[in-house]
Amino acid sequence: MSTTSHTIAHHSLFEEQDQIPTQMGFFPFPSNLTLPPLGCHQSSLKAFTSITTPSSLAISQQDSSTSNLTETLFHKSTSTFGGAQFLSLHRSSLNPWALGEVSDRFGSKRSGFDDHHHLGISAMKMKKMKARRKVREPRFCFKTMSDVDVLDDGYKWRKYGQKVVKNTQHPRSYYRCTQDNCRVKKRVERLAEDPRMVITTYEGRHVHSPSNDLEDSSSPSQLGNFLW
DNA sequence: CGCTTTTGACCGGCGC
DNA sequence: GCGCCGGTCAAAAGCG
Repeated sequence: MSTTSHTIAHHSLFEEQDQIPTQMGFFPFPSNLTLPPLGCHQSSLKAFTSITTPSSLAISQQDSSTSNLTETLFHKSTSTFGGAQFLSLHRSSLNPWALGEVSDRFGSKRSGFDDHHHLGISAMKMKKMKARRKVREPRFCFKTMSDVDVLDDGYKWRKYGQKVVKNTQHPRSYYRCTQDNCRVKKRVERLAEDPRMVITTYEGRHVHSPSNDLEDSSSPSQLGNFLW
């Protein structure tokens, strides 16, 4: 039973009233935008939707071969370089869906389609994530509707641990990139409230290209680097 | 034989 | 200080 036939439709994102989406669309994957592996190969990306707000941007995409549905949340920030203004996007570094599950105890969300309401990340929740303790490697996570836990992202991983986390029935798995000198880690777990969803969290930055064949690690896309 | 996975031990941060 | 909890280690098992 594969979770195919998913139209990427508008999600009831952003619950805060000051974050009303200014755009909502359904676009083909643009060739000028290079996204690093989001649980599927870039070449097989079928389509994505994006929803932008003044502070954030959510991208949904679908892998055409596996039909996996992936949602990624970015945070906008602007900076100025020599008078010009630049917009940069940063991925959500923590697990907003898991946090949403926590705040679910307060009986907050009733956003209708339970398929997608997990994406409802609010500014308040983001503030909660501000509670950083140590400088860590850059992290981001995304969720994918998929039957398989470990999504093929082009890199080679070795499992080094598995843990059951509190209040969840599904274990969390820990992986490390097998390339030596590359210390990228990722962990994979299933969303407790919706086991169809896989949450993948990456930590760190690859010092090489996907291990497949091409060993030219020297020319990654600048934009990809920017987002990564 | 070389690699990966499994799995309990260990460890460090944090709250009480 | 103690216990909980998430993350990691590493020995042993599994696998091709």
